[in-house]
Amino acid sequence: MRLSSLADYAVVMMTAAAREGAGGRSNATLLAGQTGVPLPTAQKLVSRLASAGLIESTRGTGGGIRLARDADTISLADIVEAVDGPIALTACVDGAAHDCGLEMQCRVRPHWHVVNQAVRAAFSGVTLATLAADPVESQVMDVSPRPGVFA
Amino acid sequence: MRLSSLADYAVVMMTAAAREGAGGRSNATLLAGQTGVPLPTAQKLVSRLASAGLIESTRGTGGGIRLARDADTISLADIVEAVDGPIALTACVDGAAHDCGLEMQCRVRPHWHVVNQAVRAAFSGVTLATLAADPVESQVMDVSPRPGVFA
DNA sequence: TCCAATCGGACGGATTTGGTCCGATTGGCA
DNA sequence: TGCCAATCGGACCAAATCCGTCCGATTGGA
Ligand code: SF4
Ligand code: SF4
Repeated sequence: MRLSSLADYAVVMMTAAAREGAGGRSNATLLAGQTGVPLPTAQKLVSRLASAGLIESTRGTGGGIRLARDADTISLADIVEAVDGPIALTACVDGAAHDCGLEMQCRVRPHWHVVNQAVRAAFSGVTLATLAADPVESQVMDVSPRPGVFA
Repeated sequence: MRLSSLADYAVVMMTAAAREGAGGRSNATLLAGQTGVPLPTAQKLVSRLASAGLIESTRGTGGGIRLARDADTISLADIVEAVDGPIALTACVDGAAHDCGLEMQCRVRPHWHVVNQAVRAAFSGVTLATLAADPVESQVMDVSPRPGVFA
């Protein structure tokens, strides 16, 4: 239950890029210096984020990267899925690749779908704009199940 | 963002064990046959679950395993943490092992704590008794953030 | 026309994970 | 009371994935 460090670094870099403001260009080298991520790793992340459509990259001298959308329309789920692939707790929840031998007789499979939606909701509820906002209010997101739904 | 297959299998086995009822003994071989998990893997899971205190194991002929607590007091989080270790999305959230070089200047670290609590809540809200209940009501657990908390 | 800067993808080493095996221990039975 | 069979417990090894690094392709400017 730990997301890859690549995805973690991607979030850090996207947060740094969001601080540049709308349309503010940056590049992999600059972001690496600001965040502390190793430069080669930062380059790789830029590639993946660009191919996922989260940032727009421009080649050549004076090029760089730029957020493809506004910061408040990019969620944590978008970033994580761009790097780590789809958020699927188990193999059966993932749409593709039905390669679980137990899938036929497994009786807990339907329940995983519920949990998977819950964690995805937790990731989708946080936008990049919230992350970029520096004053960390000690707000606690209450995502516990409503009393009674599980009766 | 995918939990290990060991943890997945552990949940399946625990669910099968819970169906035996309170005090109903079983063993690794029987559970492997019921669930389809390879027998050696099932044995390993029994070891981990026993050392975590979720099941009580008895050696010798006619021995076996038994749920240590009632099914409604064991949550998904307990099972997953017993096999996969603590639920910590990032290295800095984990209590031990502060081995992230960016930890000093990282500005998104506090936010991860919030998300981590959210996913842990999603796992803690599902009990083993719920999983063992077979009729899968198409209930949807609403764990989206309360409107307004993120203003 | 040449050059410098930047993204893009391919390669290799390393850590973790999953699977398998055999030994230690205990209760039952003759 | 001694032996045996059944079961858990932990150690070992192969495979896969992941991380980090390097070099080539592409573009704009001087
Ligand atoms: S079918 Fe069952 S064992 Fe297979 S991935 Fe889904 S929950 Fe896990
Ligand atoms: S300190 Fe920042 S980079 Fe390091 S693990 Fe925490 S969130 Fe990730």
